[in-house]
Amino acid sequence: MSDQIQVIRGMHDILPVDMPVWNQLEDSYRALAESYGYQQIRTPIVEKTALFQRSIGEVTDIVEKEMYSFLDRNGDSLSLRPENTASVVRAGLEHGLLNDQQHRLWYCGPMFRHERPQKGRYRQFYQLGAETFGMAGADIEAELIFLAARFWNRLGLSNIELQINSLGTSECRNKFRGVLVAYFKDSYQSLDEDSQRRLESNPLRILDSKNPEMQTLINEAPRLIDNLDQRSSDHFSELRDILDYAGVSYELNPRLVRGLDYYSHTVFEWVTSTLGAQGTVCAGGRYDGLVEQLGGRPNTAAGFAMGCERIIAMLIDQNQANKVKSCDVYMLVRGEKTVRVAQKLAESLRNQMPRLSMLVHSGGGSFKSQMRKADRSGAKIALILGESEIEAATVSIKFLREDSEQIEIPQTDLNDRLAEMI
RNA sequence: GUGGGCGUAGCUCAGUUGGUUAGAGCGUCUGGUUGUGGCCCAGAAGGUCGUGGGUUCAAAUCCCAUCGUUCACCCCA
Repeated sequence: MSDQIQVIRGMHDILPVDMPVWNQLEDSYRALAESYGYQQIRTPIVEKTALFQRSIGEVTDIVEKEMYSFLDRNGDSLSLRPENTASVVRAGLEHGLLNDQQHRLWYCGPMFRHERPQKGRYRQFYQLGAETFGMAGADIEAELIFLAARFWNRLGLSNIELQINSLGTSECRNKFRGVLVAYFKDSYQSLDEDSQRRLESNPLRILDSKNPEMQTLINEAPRLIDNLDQRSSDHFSELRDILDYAGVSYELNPRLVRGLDYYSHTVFEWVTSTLGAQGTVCAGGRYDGLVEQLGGRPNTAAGFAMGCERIIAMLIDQNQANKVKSCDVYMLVRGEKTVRVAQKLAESLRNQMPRLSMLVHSGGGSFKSQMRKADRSGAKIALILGESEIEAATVSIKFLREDSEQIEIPQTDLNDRLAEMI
């Protein structure tokens, strides 16, 4: 064992037993996104490092210490994508999709961050997401929220709460940053070590601190939402009005701050208290400045990303996860010479019944152990094909889940009989 | 990057104050008279006790290191 090569730390194999719930999640999301008129987009897993430096922000933790970056054979610095928004914008610009056009897009795929793994946090993890372009109104933010809410509903999940906040324009965010720094500098001695550090790098994040000793100080801190300019404030009230009108409940969290630099105006998070420390299951907001920042003409944008592993953990906890499904039919083949006849028969059945799921088993062993396997496979019906059946051009049929007699029918009738049974 | 818990069979775990050839359940495979299953019974395969050092007459057990895992901080989906 010790000299075997193992998976990379923080990365995981998804085994056959795990696949049903993954398919459940992805199929359900695809159908939902398409029902809202969203179109799928796929971008490469590797991008130029500069793309993420320019979009996510040079001084964020993601870019500073979590990216899988490397030089390719040409000496270019490339990175495994830590998130998908930057790539979608890049692709949109590159193919001329963002010139005053409106788009609703969705995506699905793996992302990579070199963090210390823990529950709900992995080095390769999957996200489902949506990005919209060219729509400036709060109604598109509401639509993204409706879509996510419907997703939880379809998956049968509960205990997920919506939190919203507004960061305003980048101008009022910068102004607020000054106000906040001034406030915390007055109480510098009361700040914990992390917050003292963040005062320089990302003061807004101090508001996010979980340290209980900091809570009073944070609660009394100036609020971003009280420092919005008129336009930002109007935009945010519009969103709240829409949500109230639609009857979507939410919590206004003035301390909600996103870690990525490109957000502006609305930010939202769907959180759960049931997953431990990594309780954010979906997060997003508006990022109007990003298109221009990446070299395009100014264009508005909003989107979100959801963490698949976290949602799957909830599906399992709440007993909503799909289980492995077995084949309907187990064809049990006796004797070496019958294998080719059995396969030919199986192929002909598949021609006539495209939706038939059938496993053909021709292993050795006693009849009894083969029968046991057939039963444990979970199939409903066993088809038995041995030398006596071949000679008579028949097939024996047995229902596995109930007490019933075995019946022997001509091979030519098999198609019709199976159609009745399945 | 920091701190705590944990590494014994494919899985879940026993293993008593260090003491002979390392255990169970589940799973897998094979049988229980040649072609009949789910239950039951019997048997088998499968582990250099994560790895490397050290202490000792003797280490799965004690010590150190290392790797992995897990939870939290941090960060974020």
